[in-house]
Amino acid sequence: MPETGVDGRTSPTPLRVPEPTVERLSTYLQFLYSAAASGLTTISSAHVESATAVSAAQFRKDLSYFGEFGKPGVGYVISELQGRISRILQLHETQPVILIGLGNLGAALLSYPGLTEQRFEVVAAFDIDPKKCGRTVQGVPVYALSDLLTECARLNPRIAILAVPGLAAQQTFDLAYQTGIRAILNFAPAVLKVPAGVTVRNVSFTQELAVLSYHIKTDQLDS
Amino acid sequence: MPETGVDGRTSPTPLRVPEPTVERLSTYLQFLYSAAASGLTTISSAHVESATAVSAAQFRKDLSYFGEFGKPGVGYVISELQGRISRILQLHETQPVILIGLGNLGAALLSYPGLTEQRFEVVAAFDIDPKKCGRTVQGVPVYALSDLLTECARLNPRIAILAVPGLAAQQTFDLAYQTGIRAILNFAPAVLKVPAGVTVRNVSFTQELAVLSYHIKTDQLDS
DNA sequence: TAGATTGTTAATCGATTAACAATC
DNA sequence: TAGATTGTTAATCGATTAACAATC
Repeated sequence: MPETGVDGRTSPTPLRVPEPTVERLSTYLQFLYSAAASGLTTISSAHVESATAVSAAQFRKDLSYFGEFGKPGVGYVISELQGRISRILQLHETQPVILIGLGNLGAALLSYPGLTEQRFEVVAAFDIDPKKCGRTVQGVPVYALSDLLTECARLNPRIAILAVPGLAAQQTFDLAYQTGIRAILNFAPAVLKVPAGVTVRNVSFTQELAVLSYHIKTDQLDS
Repeated sequence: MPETGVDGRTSPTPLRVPEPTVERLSTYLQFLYSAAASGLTTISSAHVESATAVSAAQFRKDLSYFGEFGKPGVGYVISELQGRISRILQLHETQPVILIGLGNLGAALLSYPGLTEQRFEVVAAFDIDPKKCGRTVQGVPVYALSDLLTECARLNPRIAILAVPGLAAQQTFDLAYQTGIRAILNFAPAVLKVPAGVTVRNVSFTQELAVLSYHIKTDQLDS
């Protein structure tokens, strides 16, 4: 049921998009790059199914939340689909991102080439340790945490990568929120309390390993 | 409906456990550590709800897949619950893990203290670059990729962290599979094809950022 | 045209939530 | 005992899958 606006007309894309769908869009983009690299100009939902873990029906259903993308009997033009998915994910223009916490993990992220490839630009890094500040790492200027407000006023980022210790995570987020940050990639082992309108994605290596650990125990029994 | 074994008796825990439940077990464990650290000896499902993003009903339901853990009217004894969840996740004893790919990310993972804290021990690292091999990084011996079979025969790991380039991911997995690896924490931007009985968890920073990017675009509209 | 493949609707599946009898 | 809180069942919700008319 499409929502009806105040003017009585039905608006075009107001269906709530399931979170798993948004996650898969990124997978599709990755697949499209490799398909293009292998010389194809067109793909079908069946291609997607055979190259990814996503079914053809799921792929079509996911795209349907955003409009029509293909031609019956033909499939999808790769370059067009790339462009439209990029736009949906707001990846068609470079996104400024800040990094908070320049420990081992934070430093490794700065040298990760994938970020730039996907149009994310780390425009500033912050650390509480004064010894780390005032220089540049991988071309990214490092500031004291106390400069967060000033620098964010200038750079106006919406996304922050949080790579601080668990105990510092909440207070660091609270500070970042004041500067206008509304999305957090959280590497800290902590559950953040955030106001409505803020999106958090947690990355926990130990959680992932725990799930693997559970499965190697359990799955051996059946085989 | 509990499964019935060949002897006709019903076996105790044969209900399939939903994947989200397994993921949350790790969250509960993290919460229990901090609850214990704050001096508590007992918690209730209501405590869990107020400290995590998980509802009280969800918490009780999750635990119910594995038996009974609490006392009505009282709650759960923290130390006991920790022990039992640790055991379910096979985290009560140290798990050997190997790391394949010693680039920036791989090296950062080796210096990440969280792994040891959760009883994962990286027992060997492997890289295709001979210049990186034959030494020790963070106390972990680094071998040539060609030594994978030999070393794994000795160390007998089941879990591998895959931190290699996307194009090398599949062939590296295939090799690791031969050595007995049955669980993969995959950092490579690639969809792995794996035999039945193998568990893969994908970690993709750019995918996470893409999801955040989508939300900062979309969620601003409602507020 | 015949074959292929889309976008969408309806059916299925599975996970989350609510409610409550049991019990400490 | 009265109050609190569990474990479980039933109801709800939402996502995935299957099927197919539309169409290139």
